[in-house]
Amino acid sequence: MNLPAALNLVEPLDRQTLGERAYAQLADLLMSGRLAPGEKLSLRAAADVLGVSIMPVREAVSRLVADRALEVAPNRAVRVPVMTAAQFRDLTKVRIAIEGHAAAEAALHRNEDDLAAIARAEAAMRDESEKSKPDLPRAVELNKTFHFAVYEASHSPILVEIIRALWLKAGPVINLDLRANPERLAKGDAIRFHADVRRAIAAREPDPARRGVAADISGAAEVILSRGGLAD
Amino acid sequence: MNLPAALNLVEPLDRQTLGERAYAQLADLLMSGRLAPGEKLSLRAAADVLGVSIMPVREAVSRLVADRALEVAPNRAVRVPVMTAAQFRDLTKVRIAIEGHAAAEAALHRNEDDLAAIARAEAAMRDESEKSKPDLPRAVELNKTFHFAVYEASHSPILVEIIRALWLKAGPVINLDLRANPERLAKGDAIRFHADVRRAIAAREPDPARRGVAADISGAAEVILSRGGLAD
DNA sequence: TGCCGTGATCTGTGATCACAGTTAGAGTTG
DNA sequence: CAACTCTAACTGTGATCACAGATCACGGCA
Repeated sequence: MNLPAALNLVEPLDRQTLGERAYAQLADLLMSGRLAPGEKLSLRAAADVLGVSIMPVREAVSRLVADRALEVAPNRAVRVPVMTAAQFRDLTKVRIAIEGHAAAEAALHRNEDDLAAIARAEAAMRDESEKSKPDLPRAVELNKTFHFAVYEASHSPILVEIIRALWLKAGPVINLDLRANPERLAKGDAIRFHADVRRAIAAREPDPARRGVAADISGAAEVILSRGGLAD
Repeated sequence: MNLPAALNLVEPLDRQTLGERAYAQLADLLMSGRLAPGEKLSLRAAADVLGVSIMPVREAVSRLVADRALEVAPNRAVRVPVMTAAQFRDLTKVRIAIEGHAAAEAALHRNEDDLAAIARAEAAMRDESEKSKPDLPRAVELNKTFHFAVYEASHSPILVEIIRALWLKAGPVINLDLRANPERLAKGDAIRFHADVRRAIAAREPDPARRGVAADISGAAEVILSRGGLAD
């Protein structure tokens, strides 16, 4: 081991296997809502698009199936699960409990770097949504960045991982709806809640942080539920 | 479809694919602590034991890797992750928060059937652990049964699923330790906490239920941490 | 005797083939 | 013109083969 030690630091910790990359791509598709609930996904077609054989896609899909982000129907058809209103309510309740808890933990354990990252993410999203013609996909991405900046500040990798899995499930429903009805973005609810959350975390106040995140989540959920586009 | 309709009800909802069965077997091995942290797992060897080709094992393993219940080292070796003390503390904190929350929800939403299942599970574990020579693997299984009877009473499938994933991570550490040092079982801490939890849920008192589960989890965790067998 | 190079044998990853089951569409029949 | 049937083209699942990289033990050199 007489190599320049600096190289060891640059070395990426995650193995760049094809299956990993396929997983990342599919997960991003789900989180950003570019895959609609009920949409079918062919392994071979996906493999064609990604330019690999079906093997890496199979691995990625089986991971997503394990997380219930995809499901394979008894007819052997892989698709994005269609969520009933009851399931969506359950998911929302769990998200409020867990993401709210993460925000509270963030308020307790955040350091200055976390705070800077959260402020940066909040500013970026505010700027984008105050534009006269906001870039919707970008806004979705910035929203994700803000939320996870908060959750990362809890310094609990396990919590962050759980929330990631929740977003995988919620993404198709929420962001698909947002794409269809972008007016909520202009209403500025999210922007206000984000500011509340940032302030609470800066002030080390766990309960207001929890409430801010809860309001953000339930606000978006209520819009979707009131639209009545969900099954059952 | 002129078959006896009753058969459709018996039909298991989960497709009985070989990969599914391999996953179930490996998951059970992990939860019950029969796979120790750091232990390596060869795909081909496992496939041999299960009597199938490596394909179903690959699917099962990639699911477990997605849940962080297994990890593939940069050397391409699949093994049970070795947990540092810090990681175990994080896991314990998250478990207390989430499983405590589930118990509180159970107190609010349980029905009589849930209550009966919880009481049955509690009695079974109490009987087993009060024996002069308790069957350890059976006690581990009964402990799991009791906890999940509680969590199921929350009537939140998503919450239960998350907790399952947490147990997959905690199983190797906790149950391996229990196998090595069974005296804690005789001490009866768990038995007492279980009774507290059952009573609280029966009385529809969320906070005592949460505290009971939290005490159970942190009690077991402290024993393990004080033993000092964890890395770092 | 101690150390280093080297090859056989493992590892997981990826591709390809085989198969049973489903689906959809074309062709035919009523 | 509508409905039914049958076939052809899909679907995921499983097995097998090929490959690059890591590990480890054996043998040769210092």
